[in-house]
Parts: sequence; C-alpha cells; structure tokens
Amino acid sequence: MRDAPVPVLVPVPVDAPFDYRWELPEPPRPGSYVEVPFGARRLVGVVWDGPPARRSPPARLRPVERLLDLPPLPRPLRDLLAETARETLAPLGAVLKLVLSVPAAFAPEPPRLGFRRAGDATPAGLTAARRRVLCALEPGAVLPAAEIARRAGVGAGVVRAMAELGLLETAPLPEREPDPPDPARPGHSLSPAQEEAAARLRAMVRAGGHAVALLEGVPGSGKTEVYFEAVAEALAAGRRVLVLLPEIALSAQWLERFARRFGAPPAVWHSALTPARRRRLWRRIAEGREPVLVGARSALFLPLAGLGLLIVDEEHDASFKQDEGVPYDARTAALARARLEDCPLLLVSATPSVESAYRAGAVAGFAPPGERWHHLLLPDRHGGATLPEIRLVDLRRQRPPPASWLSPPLREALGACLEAGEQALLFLNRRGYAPLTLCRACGHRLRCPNCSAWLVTHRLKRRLQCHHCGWNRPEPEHCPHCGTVEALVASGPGVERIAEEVRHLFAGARLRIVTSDTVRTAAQAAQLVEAVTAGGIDILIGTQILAKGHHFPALTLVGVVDADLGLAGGDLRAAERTFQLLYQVAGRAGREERPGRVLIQTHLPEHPVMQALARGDRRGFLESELAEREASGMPPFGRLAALVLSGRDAEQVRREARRLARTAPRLDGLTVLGPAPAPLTLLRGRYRERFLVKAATGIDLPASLRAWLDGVRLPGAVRLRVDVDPQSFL
DNA sequence: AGCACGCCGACT
DNA sequence: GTCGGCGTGCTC
Repeated sequence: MRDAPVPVLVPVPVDAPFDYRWELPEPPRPGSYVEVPFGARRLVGVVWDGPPARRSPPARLRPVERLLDLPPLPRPLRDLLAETARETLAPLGAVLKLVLSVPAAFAPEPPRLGFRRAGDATPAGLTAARRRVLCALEPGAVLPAAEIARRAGVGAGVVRAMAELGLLETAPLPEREPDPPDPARPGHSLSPAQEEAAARLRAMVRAGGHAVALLEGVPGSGKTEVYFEAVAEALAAGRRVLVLLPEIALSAQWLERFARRFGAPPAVWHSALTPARRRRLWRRIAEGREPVLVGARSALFLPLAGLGLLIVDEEHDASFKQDEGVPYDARTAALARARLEDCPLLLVSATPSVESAYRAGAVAGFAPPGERWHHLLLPDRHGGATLPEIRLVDLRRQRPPPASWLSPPLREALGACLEAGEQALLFLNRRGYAPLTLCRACGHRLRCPNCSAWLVTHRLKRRLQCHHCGWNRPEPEHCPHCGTVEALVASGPGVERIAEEVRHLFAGARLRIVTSDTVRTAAQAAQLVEAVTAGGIDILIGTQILAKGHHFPALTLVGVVDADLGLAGGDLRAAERTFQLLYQVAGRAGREERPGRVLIQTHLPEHPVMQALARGDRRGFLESELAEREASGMPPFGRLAALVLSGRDAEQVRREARRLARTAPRLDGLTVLGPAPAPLTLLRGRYRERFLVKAATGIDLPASLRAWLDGVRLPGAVRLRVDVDPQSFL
C-alpha cells in the first residue's frame, strides 16, 4: 500500500476527490480523516471510496501528511454525502463541508485548566471571601474558575487575584464522563392510545432494519412521550439515537422533558453553541461517546455511528430545508440516511406535510407507490384536555373600526378572557409596526434600495427596515421623494401596531410582543415562558415563533388577526403552510383543564383552508390538496426544480437566461417554464430570472438537470442557483 | 472555498 | 514609477 495513490475528498466545492500519495505506515481506510496539502493550504479531508482517479502522473502527487486519530467516517454517511450531492447538484466537496463543519475539531485540543489549592493549610488573615474560596475547594480538587466563584459566592476577580498571590494554582481539569441517558428508568404513564403507539414503535426499533413511521397526533396528545419509549428501546439495545427538531423547538421545555424521562440530558447541537463546546461535542460524537444527539437540521450530517433510530420531530417544518449553500432538505436526507444506515425513521407532527401524509397512506383515496410506511395516529389530547373550538370571523361582515384590525367579536372575546383572569394570544405573522409607509402628498412608497420590497416600519426601534436584506434607515420626518413634512403614513398592521390597538382597548392589560426581534436567545425564550407561566402577562402578541412548541397552561384564547396573509402569491405550498401554521397556533389554546377558544379573522371564510380549520378536518384538507396536486402533476405526483440566474446587471441576466433557455432539454415528461423575472426580482442588489422545471414521476430530475447544465458556461458576474424540490418559491 | 496570478487607478 | 483593486482559474 505504501506510495500508492489514494483518493481524498476535501471540503472545497469540487465535484470529485483528489489523488494523494500514501506513505504512512498504517494502511489507508475509506473514511479515515487525513491532513493533506492543498495548494498553499493544509486541509483535513476524508479518504474516499473507489479507485484513485489517476488524473495526475504518480510523481506529481503530493503526500498525505497525517492520519487523524478518530474512527473513520462511517460508510452510510459517505454514501449519504454522495447521494446528497447527486440529488442537489451540489459539488461533492461542498457536501463534505456539512460533515467537517468544525475545522477546529482537528487542531490539538487546547488544555482545559482549572484551579486547586496551593497547599492544605488555610493561612491566617484572609478576607472572608478568600476563606470561602478555600472552603469551596476540597484539598486536591480541581475546578473551573467560574465554578469556584459560583460555589464560594464571589466574583471571578477574587479567584484570579488568589491565583496571582499563589493561594491557588492552575492544573488541568479532570475529564469527567457525564452520565448517559438511562433507558431503564420508568417512563411516563401513558394513555391506552399512547401505549398502543409506543408498543408499535418499540417493535419497529426492536426489529431493526429500515422502516418508516409517521406519528401523527393533535397538539397536546403526548407524541413526545410516545417516541421517548422508542428512544429507550434503541438505547437499551446499545444503539444510538439522532433526533432532529426545528431550531426553535430545541427549547428548554423539550430538554427538561427528556432529562425527566432519562435522568440525564442528551447532547444538543444547535447554532448557538460556543466554538469550544461545538469542537468538543463534534469530537465526542465522532469518537462514539454520545448515545443520544438532538439537533437542528445540520445535526443530520454529524458522524454519529451505529444509529438504531432516527427521528424528525415537527416533520412538516419549513426550516428543515436549507436555502443557503447546499440546498438540501433534512427530511428527505433523513429518509436517505435511515435507509443507508438500515435503521428505522420516525417522522412526527401534528400537521404532517402533504408529502409525508401521502407516503404514509394516511389520506383516503390515495395509495402511495413503493415502500410501505407505518402510520400511527394519536386522536385525543392527553389528560382530558379538549381541542379548542375554532370560529371564523368574516372580516367582510364584522369589520374592525377604521385604522384598527381587531373585529368586534375578537375584542369582545379578549375582554371576557381578561375579565376571567385568563391569558390570550394574538397572532399576526408580520414583524414591526406597518408593512408599508407611503406619502399622503405624492403617493411615494418607501422601498428598499437593494430589493423589490417595501420597507417595514419598526416603531420600537424608530427605523425602517428591509426584511429581505436587512437594509435600514431612521424613520424619516419628511417624504424622501417630495419633501413634504409629516405626510408619511403607516399602512397595514404589524404586531407592534396590534399591541398599540390593544393598549388603547384594554389600558391595564400586560402585553408582550414576541417576535424574532424581541426573543433572540434561548435564555430570552425561557424567560418568556416563565413570565407567561407565572401569570405576569395577559396578552401575547406575536409572529410564528409563538406557534410552536410552547406550552402555556392558562392560555385560553387565540386570535388570528389576519389568516389570509400566507395565501397570497403563487406558492405551491401556500395552503398547506397556512393550514399548518394556523392549526399549530390554535393548538396553543386550552392545553389544560380550561377549554380554549380560537377566533380566526379572514376575508376568505369559504376558502378550503379556513373551512378545514373551522371543522377541525385535517383529513378533508389533505384530500382536497392532494386531488389538486395530482391534477396538476405537482409534488408528490411529480418533482420540481427552481433555477435562478442572478447578477447586478439586469440586462445581462436576462440575456444569459434567454441563452440558457435555448439549450433546455426536450424530453417527454419534462417541462421547462421560463425564464421569467423571479418573485422578488431584485434581491440584495441582484436581479433575478427564474426557470421552473417540472418532471413527471419516473424522470430522473437531477440527472436531466445535470445533463443540461454541465455544458453551460456563464460569465462570472452571473450566478446560477439550482434548487431541486424547492420548498419556498421566493 | 481560498489563494494566487494578472492587468488598471491614486500615492510616496 | 509602485501599492492595491478584485476578475478568472486552479487546487491531486
């Protein structure tokens, strides 16, 4: 094996591995992490499968410099990378980056230092604070500085000063292995329906091998407790478990429930990890030292070996689709990973995606092709809570007074709710004060200079802001177009404006605006939940971040200010999204013994989405939605891809788009629509032209796209983005 | 992705 | 005359 060429995949956006000379004593193994010279850089890559490409004469090959001391990247993950590259049209090396997302994990470990007592004696004449520090440290014990300060109830400065005086000395911190989650602890007591679902999941995990199940249950039906039993089964068998959740659902509440069931927290992977923790956790995962990993989308590509169960909770959530970089869908990729790992996949949701409901055979009249999925339904709320009554308010008949947005019935319900000492939630999926500001004198509308979008007024920040690129400016005093003073008027509502209206209506009510502007960190989210639970808030006014995951026991009224917002525009999934979002919001009401009420304000009460919501008829909605998609050959009865050309010169982009159109494939079952100006024609200063490609079942859409685009050469100023199975059509 | 190499404007 | 802008091209 010495001096033989080996293929090494490196994390750069190139489509194939590079060949290197192997002159290390150990034989090369596919999956091994290695350090290689690459141009002027040194990179960590992965020894790849298959023969070397032999594109360079052997004499020109550069040597692999170092073999890293880690278990190799498992075969199923290598296959997943290849499949993801093939399906998304992303270069294989770019997909590898999803695994090697923590380059620091390969650098030598920075020593973790703490302090211990410099001697056994306690010298006389110490201040009380310093004596407490010594008391907090048993002789010989080494603790991190922050921990010492916490135990002694002193500031970090005291500890530092004592170290400088020689009363404490630095020492490496002992590695202590945290207690693993314990599957043998008694589980939650389950209702008969929950127990039946849990038994089926346990059986699926015990059987091993690849299988897929969709666990569907109304909000509050105890889905999490049910799938914890499947987790316990996998852990008891010595297998590892990966749970994917939307970032927002990775809340303290979920982690507490897990810790209560298993006596220890799981490893958690999310965007807010500090670099040091991220590095440590990546290594622990690669070394096989974490039995359970919970994470957002990106956790799917972590090298957790020996999976016995993969779970995607809130499976319908749009955040599983990555829109930057490699445009993968974690739900689809999870299905591939479970197949390649030969392990069960469990999808969980109160409002499954149309695709998953179809694949699970959960919709009457539609028999899906291919692999048989299990479908488990939890019909009732746990513990006797009832689903809230949902009422539509027809805004054409029940008009709010001028320049206000809450209709008489909603105002009345709010008043009654406050009087009863209960909590209410007003939902409006629009941040800021007003979505549009215009000049009364000349009609000018304030627009973003970089995007085809209005500027949103944020009264709390006194700024106008573009929600697409982040551009912002102070609120102007006069019209930037005609200069008239005090002629600018806010048009339409955002959550801040609803709060203003509520403040006028109910002067004493304690309000809280909840958006991504006001709740940015996990600590802020926890603080919010605590304030609501403690009864310190009467009315929550917020966007979709309020729709998911949280459990507010005393919340009995949900008011949807404008249910029609998401239905505008030509998005394939507009109806599905709106149904899911409003259903989830409605589920916030009446989660304990007090019944909940939901009022949905709409101009379209006869719309199928509104009708299905009012009747609580998820099945009926899925049936009509699937019938429509089948008739038009849309997913899941066909596949779509979006191609977006963008550049700073609008005419050049249009020209290149027309040129690309001339080479479009002509193939039965493949339709190329466009080019046409993309929705949001101008985004972040770039003009965009879009193609939509529609493929009938049986067509290999990625392969057709590859064949089309392989020969295409674009000028550097024009970029092409390909999104196979797009979730958003913006 | 980086990083180098390569051709045109404002500075010692 | 050079320092430096970022446009194209390569990395085994």
